[in-house]
Amino acid sequence: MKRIAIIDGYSLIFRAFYAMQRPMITSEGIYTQGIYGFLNMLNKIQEDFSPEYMAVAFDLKEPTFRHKEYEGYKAGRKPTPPELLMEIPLLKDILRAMNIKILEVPGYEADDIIGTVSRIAEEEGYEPLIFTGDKDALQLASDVTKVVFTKRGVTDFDLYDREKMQERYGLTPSQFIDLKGIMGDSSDNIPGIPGIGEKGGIELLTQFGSLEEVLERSEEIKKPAMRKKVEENADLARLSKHLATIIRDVPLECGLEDMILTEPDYPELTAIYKKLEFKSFLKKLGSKAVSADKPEFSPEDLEFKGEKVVILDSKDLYKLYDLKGKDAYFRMTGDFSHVNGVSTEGIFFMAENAYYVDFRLVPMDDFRDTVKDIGMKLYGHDLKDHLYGLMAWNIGLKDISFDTSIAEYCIDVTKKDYSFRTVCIDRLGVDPSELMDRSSDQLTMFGEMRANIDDYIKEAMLCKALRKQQEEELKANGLERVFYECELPLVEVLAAMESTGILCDRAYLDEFGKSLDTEIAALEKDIYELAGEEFNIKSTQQLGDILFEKLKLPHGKKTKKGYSTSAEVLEKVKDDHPIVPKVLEYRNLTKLASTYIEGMKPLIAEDGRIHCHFQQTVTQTGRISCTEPNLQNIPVRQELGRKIRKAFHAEEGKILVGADYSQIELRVLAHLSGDEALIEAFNNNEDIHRMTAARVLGIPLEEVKPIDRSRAKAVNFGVIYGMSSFGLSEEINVTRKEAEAYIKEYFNKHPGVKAYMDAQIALVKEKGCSETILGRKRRINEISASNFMVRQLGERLAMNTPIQGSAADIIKIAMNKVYRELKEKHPDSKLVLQVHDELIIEADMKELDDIRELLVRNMQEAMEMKVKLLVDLNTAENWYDLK
DNA sequence: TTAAGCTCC
DNA sequence: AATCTGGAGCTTAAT
Repeated sequence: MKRIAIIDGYSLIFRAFYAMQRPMITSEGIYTQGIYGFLNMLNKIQEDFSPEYMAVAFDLKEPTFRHKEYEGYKAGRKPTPPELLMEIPLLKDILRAMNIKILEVPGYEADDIIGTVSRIAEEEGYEPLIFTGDKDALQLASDVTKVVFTKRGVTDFDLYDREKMQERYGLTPSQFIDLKGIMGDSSDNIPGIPGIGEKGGIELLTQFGSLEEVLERSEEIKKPAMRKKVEENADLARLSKHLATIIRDVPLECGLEDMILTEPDYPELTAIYKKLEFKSFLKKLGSKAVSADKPEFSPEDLEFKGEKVVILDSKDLYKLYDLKGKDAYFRMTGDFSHVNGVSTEGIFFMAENAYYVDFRLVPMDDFRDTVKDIGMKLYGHDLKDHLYGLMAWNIGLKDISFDTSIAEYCIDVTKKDYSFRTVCIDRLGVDPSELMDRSSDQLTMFGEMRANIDDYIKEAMLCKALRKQQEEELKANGLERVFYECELPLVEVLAAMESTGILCDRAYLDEFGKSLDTEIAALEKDIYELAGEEFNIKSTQQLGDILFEKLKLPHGKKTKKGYSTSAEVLEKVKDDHPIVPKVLEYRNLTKLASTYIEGMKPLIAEDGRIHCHFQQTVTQTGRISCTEPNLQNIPVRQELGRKIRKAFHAEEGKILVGADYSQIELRVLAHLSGDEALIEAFNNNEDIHRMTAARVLGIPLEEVKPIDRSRAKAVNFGVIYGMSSFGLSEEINVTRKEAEAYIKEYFNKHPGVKAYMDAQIALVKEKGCSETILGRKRRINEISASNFMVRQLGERLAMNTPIQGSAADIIKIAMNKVYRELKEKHPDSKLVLQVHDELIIEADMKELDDIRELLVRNMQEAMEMKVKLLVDLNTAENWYDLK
C-alpha cells in the first residue's frame, strides 16, 4: 500500500520550537530552532515510515469560516512568539526546495485539509499517516488511517489507529468528536457543556453512543446534576460538536499524485541550509550540497600547475631553497601527542611549487640545518599544533603570516567549531574530505614514496582560498589589529608554552592521593552510618533522597529531577544534621582526588612535565582556555586544595616567577568608562574595594569596616558582570531593597560607569556587536530576543564582554612581548602558564633579576591606558609558594 | 549525550 | 509579569 504522510506544519514546528532548550540564532540573527526541530522530525518520519507521498498543511492567515460562525474559536490559543512566526516562511522555502507539497486553502484550517487528504487517500487505497501534535486529529483515525503524535522531544512518536483509540479512550474516532462537543477544548475555545469533563463525557458516550442520542434521551441520564447540565446546554453542545468536527471535503486544487516525493532541489536547499547555518544538515547532503552549490570555489581552482617535489633523501633538501622569501602554506604530518611524545612523519610546504619532506627517510638534523637559513613565511590552519610538532625537534621555523582557524575565530567568535573541514564547508561550500584521496600516503617496500602530496596540495589551495576571503573580511570588519597584532603572534607563544610544559611531581600526587583516599574511606563509612544505609554519595539523586526524604532535612530549590544538593544548599543545613558537613567534606576530597590527582597523573608526559593545551579559538570573549588538563582551575582558595600546587615546580637550576595584574577588569572599566572617581582611585593606589565602600556609604576611608569592604567588593564584581539587585542581595546577605539602594548609590557616585554601561547596551542594540579595546568583536543576538530573560542576558553580555575581552587583549599583548624578549635575550627562561590575569615563567636562576624586571615591565606596558596597570610579582620554587 | 556539581579568573 | 553575575573544563551519574 502506498504510504502518504500528511503533516500539520504549524503544529509540528510549534512543538519543535518549544522542545528546543536553547534558542538557535544564526550569526545574521535569524531564529532557526523551530525549523531545525521540524527538519529533525521530518527526517525521523522518513526513516521510520518511509512514505512515498507527503504533504504539509498550513493554515492561512485569513479568518476561516469557523471564525465567522463562532468568533471565540482559537482565541484561547497562546499567541505565537514572533521568532517562530518569522521561521514559518523559511520553513516553507525549505519544503519547496525539498519538493514537498505545501497545502494551504483560504478559509480552512490545516486540520480540515488534513482530513480531506486523508479521506481521499483512504478512498483511493493509500495508507494515510497523519503527523500532528494536536489531539483533535484523533477523529480521523480509522483502520487504515493512523494518527501519529509527536511526543516529548522531537523525534519520539505515538501512533494511534482505531484499535489503539478503543484501547486508550474506549471510544471510536467519530465518538471523539462527540466527546469534544461535550467536554469542550479551551485551547480551541470550544465551550462544550460547562461542568462536564473528559470522565463525564466518556461516561455519557458509553451509555448513549453519540451526542445526539445524549441530547435526545437526556431524561435517561441517571445523575440529576449531570442531566441538568446537559439539558441546559444542549445548543452549546451542538455548536461545540460542529466546531470540533473536522471538515473532510475541502476543495483542493491538487491531487494525491502531486504529493509524490521526488529529489530535492539541491542548489536551493544548500543555499537555505547555509543561510540558516545548518551544519549537520549540510553534512548530510554531503557531495550533493557541494556539487549543486554555486560555489565560491570551484573544483578547477584545485588545479595545481607547479612542480611536485618529494624529498626522500637529505641530498635533495637543497631544493627547499626555492622557498626562500616566499609565503608558503605549511603543515606537518604525524602525531603531536602532548603525553606520549611527538612523532613527525613529514612536512609539507607549498608556494608556487609543492614540497614534501619525509622524515622517515630524511634525518631531522639535516632538515633543521637546511631550513635554518631559509627565510620564509608560513601560513596554514591551526598552526599551533604544527609548530608544536616542529618545536619538539627544535626547528626554528616560526614566522607565521596567517592562520585560517585563528582568522575565522576573529571574524566570528561565536562558532563552535573551527576545524579546517568546517571552515571550508562554511566558506567554500567544499567538504575537503570528499576531495581527498587519503589512501596512498604509504612507503613502498623499496622506500619509494607514493606520497599523497596531491591531497596536501588540495588542502593548501583550499587554505589559500580561505585566507583570501578572510583577509578581506578582517579588513572590512576592523579586525586587523586584533588579528595581526594580538592573535597571530600568540600562536607561536602558545605552541612554545605547550611545548615547554610544566614539571609535575608524580610521587607527590601519589602520596597526596593516598592520604585523601584514607580520609575519603573514613568519611564514606561515617556517612553510611549516619544515613543508616549504604548508597552512592556521588549520585545527587540518591543523596537527595537520603537527606531530604529519609532524614527530612529542609530542602532548598529543586532541580529538574529532584532536590538540589549543591554546596550552596547543603551549607544552609550544615548544622541540622551531622551527615551534612561530612558530605561536604566528602565532596571536597573526592573532587581533589578524582579531578586533580587521578585526572592529572595520566597527563604527565615522559619528560615529567604536563603539556596542557592552550585553546585560542574557544571563548566568546577572547580569553584563552586550557585543557588536558585544565591548569587554569587548579585549586587555590582552600588550603587543602591549594596543596595540589606543590606538585608543580621548576626544574633544577630554575625557579618560577609569577606575576598577576591587580584588578585588571576594574582598571579596564575605569579606562573604558573614563569614570573620574574610578580613575582617580586607581591612580592614587587606593584599595579599590575600600574606596568604593567609602564613596557609596559616604564615609571617610578609615571608617570603612571589613563588612563594608567585602560588600563593596561584591558590588564591584557585580558591576563587571551586570548583576541585579536580587543577585547582589543573595551574595552579600542583605534585603533586595538595600541591595537596590546600594547599586543606585554606586551609579550615583560613578556616573561615568553608568553612562558607559548604558552606552554599551545601546551600541550592541544598534550594531549587534560588542567590541574590546583592540577591536575584537562578539555578536550578541540575545539583545534583540523577545524573551525577557534572554534579552536581559544580552544586556549583561553587552556590559561584560568589553571588560573581560579587553583584559584578555591586554594580557595577550603582554604575552607576545614577554615571549619575544625572553626568546631573544633569555632563551633558558620560558613562559609556562597563563591564568587569565597571571603569567608564570620558569626562569633560569642566573637570570632571575632580569626576568622579574622584564615580566613586570612588559605586563605593565602592554597597553597605554588612562590608569596604571599594576602587577604583583612573586618568585618561588613551586606553584604553591608562588603567592 | 546531558545535567549537576565543582574548580578557577 | 517575568528575571535574578560574566567566562571556561572535568568528573560522575543517569539517560
